[in-house]
Amino acid sequence: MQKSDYLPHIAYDSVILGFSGKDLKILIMEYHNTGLFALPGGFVKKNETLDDEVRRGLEERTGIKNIYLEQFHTFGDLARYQPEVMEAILKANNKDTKTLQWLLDRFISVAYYALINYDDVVPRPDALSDSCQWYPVKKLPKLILDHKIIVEKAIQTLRDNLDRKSVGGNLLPEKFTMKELQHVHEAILGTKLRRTSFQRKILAADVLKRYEKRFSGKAHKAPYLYSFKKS
Amino acid sequence: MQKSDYLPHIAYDSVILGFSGKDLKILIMEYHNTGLFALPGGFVKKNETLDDEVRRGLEERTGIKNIYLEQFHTFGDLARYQPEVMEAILKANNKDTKTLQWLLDRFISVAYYALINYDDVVPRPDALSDSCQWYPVKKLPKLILDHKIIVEKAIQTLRDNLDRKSVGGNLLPEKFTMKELQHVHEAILGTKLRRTSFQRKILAADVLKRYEKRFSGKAHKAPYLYSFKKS
DNA sequence: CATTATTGTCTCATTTTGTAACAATAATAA
DNA sequence: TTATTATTGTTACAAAATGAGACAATAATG
Repeated sequence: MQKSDYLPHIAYDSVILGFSGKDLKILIMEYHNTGLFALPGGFVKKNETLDDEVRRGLEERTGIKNIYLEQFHTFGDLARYQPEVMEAILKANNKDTKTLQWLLDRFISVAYYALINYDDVVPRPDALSDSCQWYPVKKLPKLILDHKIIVEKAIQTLRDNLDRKSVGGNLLPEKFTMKELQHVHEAILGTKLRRTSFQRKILAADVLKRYEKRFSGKAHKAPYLYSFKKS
Repeated sequence: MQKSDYLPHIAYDSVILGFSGKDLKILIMEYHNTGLFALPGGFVKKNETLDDEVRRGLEERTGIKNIYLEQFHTFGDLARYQPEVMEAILKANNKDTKTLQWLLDRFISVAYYALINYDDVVPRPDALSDSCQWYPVKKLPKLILDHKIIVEKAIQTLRDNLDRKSVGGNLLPEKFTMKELQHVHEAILGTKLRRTSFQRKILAADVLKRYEKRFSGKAHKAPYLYSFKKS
């Protein structure tokens, strides 16, 4: 964490989204001995492309390669400059606030959202954090700085992109049922969808490949499995 | 242009869009004695919110207050780091490359697009530039660094936002005809639209207020004037 | 073999959109 | 004054997309 290795004043934050049960969930970090919760983030190396840096940080934290990643906004308000927050975190970790003084400066943060298959992830806390854990979008703990606003903007952007990009495929396992895909859409939109209309629309879009059925052991007709066609 | 006043490594670029005739146009700067063309941009003061800084820079350059402004992407590739370009600009202007050394560093640029009424603008070159002039989107000169990519992404974003945000109102005078609004949409989408469908859709959206007719002096029925309702 | 829950598909009504037709009208020319 | 011309606002009808429900198929259970 040498100051000289990184671009000063520039950070990134990532809203890592997963889907489990019927809920959208986000990976949130908790810093050692502080009770402070935050989005996973990092800094940009002087000789590294921004997108690559974010992707690398994400792979380290989730253990997943080839993550679906999308930049959605850059946050640069003065109001997000609260050095006392970072100072509290460094102190609680017995870090030398002299050599890490640069972390107390004002930062402009480029925010990304990532879509991953919940079951693939083994969240790994970093040196400063106790835990890196899934929280349902609707039951987030209080977050530091403007991280709540960042989460809200991420979800709004995801909603706007839902019909244009194959969002569902990245939040589910390789093969999934139509109902599972519908639940993903419902979680993102925050509304119920009509089963038959949804099915017709998705099939008409011609983006799915159909496989064998999946037998759940329940007393009813078994649904087909689908995957997204490789584009 | 004191180094100490600005955040290092952070810049902004603005794609300033206007509409004239039947074309989308963009304000492009030309640097003194270099033949180099670029998007208008600037740097972020240490104690200024990013959005405010961009807005201020834009108002200075166009003479317009309350500009419609939207951030759309942040560009952070290593490939955009070409110190020789900025060095050429500084030398051609007889600037001291010692005290302005920081301008030769790598910059991450936050890009915005602005929509303005073409007729309201009196473009003003800044200290480093010969001219600040309108160019049709389809006939841009060769631009420095990744500025061409920035322009393309701006237009793509504008296209995606066309139905959600009242784009047309910001590119036209206060009052305009239905045909003028249609031309704006066509220029942004790059396609022809059907007159009656367009009119029906816009009117159904219930965002326009209708005024008196405008008599052009031509031998045919005069169109109504409209403005966007204040929301 | 009847029952149950869920699925895939079909049907029909409703809404939206594509396309063309038509009447209204502002200037010009006869 | 009256036809002519170009363009506009609106209506009409066909085609496509969507909403809402019906229905048969089917995987397990009792």
